[in-house]
Amino acid sequence: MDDDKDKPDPRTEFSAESSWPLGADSESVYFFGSDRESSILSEFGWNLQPDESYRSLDRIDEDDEERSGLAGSLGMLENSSLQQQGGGGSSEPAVPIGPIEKARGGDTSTSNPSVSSSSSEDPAEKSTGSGGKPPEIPSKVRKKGQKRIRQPRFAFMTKSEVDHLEDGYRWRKYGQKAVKNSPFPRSYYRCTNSKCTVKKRVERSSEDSTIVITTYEGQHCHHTVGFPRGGVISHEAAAFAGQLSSPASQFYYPGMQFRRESPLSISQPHQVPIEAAESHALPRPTPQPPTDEGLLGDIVPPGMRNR
DNA sequence: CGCATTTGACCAGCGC
DNA sequence: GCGCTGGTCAAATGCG
Repeated sequence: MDDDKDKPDPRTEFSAESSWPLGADSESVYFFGSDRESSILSEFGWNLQPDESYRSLDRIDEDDEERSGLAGSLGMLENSSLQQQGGGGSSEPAVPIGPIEKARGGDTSTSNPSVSSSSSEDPAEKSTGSGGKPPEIPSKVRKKGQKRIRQPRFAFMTKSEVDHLEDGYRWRKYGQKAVKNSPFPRSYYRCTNSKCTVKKRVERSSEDSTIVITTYEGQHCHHTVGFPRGGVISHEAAAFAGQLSSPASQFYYPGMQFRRESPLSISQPHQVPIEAAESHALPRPTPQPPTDEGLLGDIVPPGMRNR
């Protein structure tokens, strides 16, 4: 909260470049961003090339703490997810765009309860009523004076023809809105489990209609209803959605390389020239220091990374 | 009949 | 302070 000024393009925390070994139809990207992830994605004009890989830029409004947590969570996903590539059909492996943790407005002081404590419940959300709303209390009434508290979020960019990707959980659509700067509407889903407050937003990229941006918010307090015989998306999505705030959460980035752009400085609003973003994301042939690869180095075969 | 989806309205937060 | 946009609610409708 001070030296951000010098940063020309602060929002780039991680540049994720993915190159799935599954083919052009199976590419996705993990994106580490903040609350405006979806907006950012479209606004940044993150683009991808059929034969290349998806790129994304992140932006985190939180303090370094957030980032620390982020980095910490940047472990690797269980190998199982990797091996699960098989099912799918229409749903391609999704790449988590990133943990998006952010409490609206000044609520940041409280951080994310769910993050601090990896409990399955999030009192904050429930109390706000914005999310879980017991039928007894008029939500609209409760909404007044109550701030919406964001739970940790994770966004996935997935190349898929279907909007709603199977992830092992059951979702109920509770809203749809047209979003600015995008011809595609955004759909809002909620986990059908009454005790689960996890929400999910699904929208298509304005840049590439074949890209589905799925954002999970909160963490499941239950297991999946059952995996439809594998499917990367299922495991990954489930893993992310279910372990977002788990300190021990692990993520796996198939054939993906992460580069740390600016170690910090995220105070800049989301209005950043795409060029800048591109400049950070494009020049990927840059050899990464061992430290950067460390996370992947342990799990991603060299051949995979050297594409 | 029960559950999921659709859709318009309402509310809160944020930027100007 | 006002307007805009995102997010949520809830009644209506559709489908299995």
